[in-house]
Amino acid sequence: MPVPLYQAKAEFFRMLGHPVRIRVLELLQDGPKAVRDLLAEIEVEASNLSAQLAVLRRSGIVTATREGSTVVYALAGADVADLMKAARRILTELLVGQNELLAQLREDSA
Amino acid sequence: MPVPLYQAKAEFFRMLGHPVRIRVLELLQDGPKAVRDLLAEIEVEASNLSAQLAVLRRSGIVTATREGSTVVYALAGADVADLMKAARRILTELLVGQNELLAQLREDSA
DNA sequence: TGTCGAATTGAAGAATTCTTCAATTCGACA
DNA sequence: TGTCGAATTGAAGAATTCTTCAATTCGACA
Repeated sequence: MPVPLYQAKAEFFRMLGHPVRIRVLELLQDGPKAVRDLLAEIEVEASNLSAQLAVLRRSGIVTATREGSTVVYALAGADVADLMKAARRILTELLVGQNELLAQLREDSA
Repeated sequence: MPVPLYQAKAEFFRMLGHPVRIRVLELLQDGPKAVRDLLAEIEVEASNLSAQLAVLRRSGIVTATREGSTVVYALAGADVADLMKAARRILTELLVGQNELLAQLREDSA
């Protein structure tokens, strides 16, 4: 399986690149959650959520276990929180940068 | 601009979700680089690279400055390396997990 | 000014990903 | 067994992203 590393990385990030999937991962950081609970917190159709959960499952970042009539999802690895934290840091930087830019634009046009 | 945070996060990750863009960010971690140099290291058409650089520029994660007849790109923020490191850690975990799974499958069928 | 190389852009088709609907699976429970 | 709720799947069209080509911009330099 000679998948180059940068390709695997790109797929990994693409897997994160969807609002519903992000929300699921964030919710799961507080611990395992049943699909029904996820559904209650995220405004999305059940079938759509299922599709997004399938993407997460396929990548291996979450696990699903059936408990009676419901299915419970959990983060597979521990470090997801770290990643999200790093992302948040950069994102904050970027947004601040953009705000400064916007501020400059406003000055220029004033 | 009421872009919800999880939406901004998703866009951020989607921006990272392309092999060429990943390679560019990795190369830029060693310092600023001219487009020509990037082009020499990444097997891709000039116009395609330009398109991917445009995506990175639009997101604000890199800056471009013209120097004479060439254009030099650099990382805009400092924390990108951290992010990549966190991603690498998770990715390693995931890949190891998958290998274990594969090993199990092999045992089962043997 | 004219021309060259470096890089970018616009346009268009190809490829991928999303969303939604209907149908299906699976366990619980009567 | 029959039925219900929870969740998933397959299929199909919509939307987005990629790739490639031709054309354009921009500075350097003759």
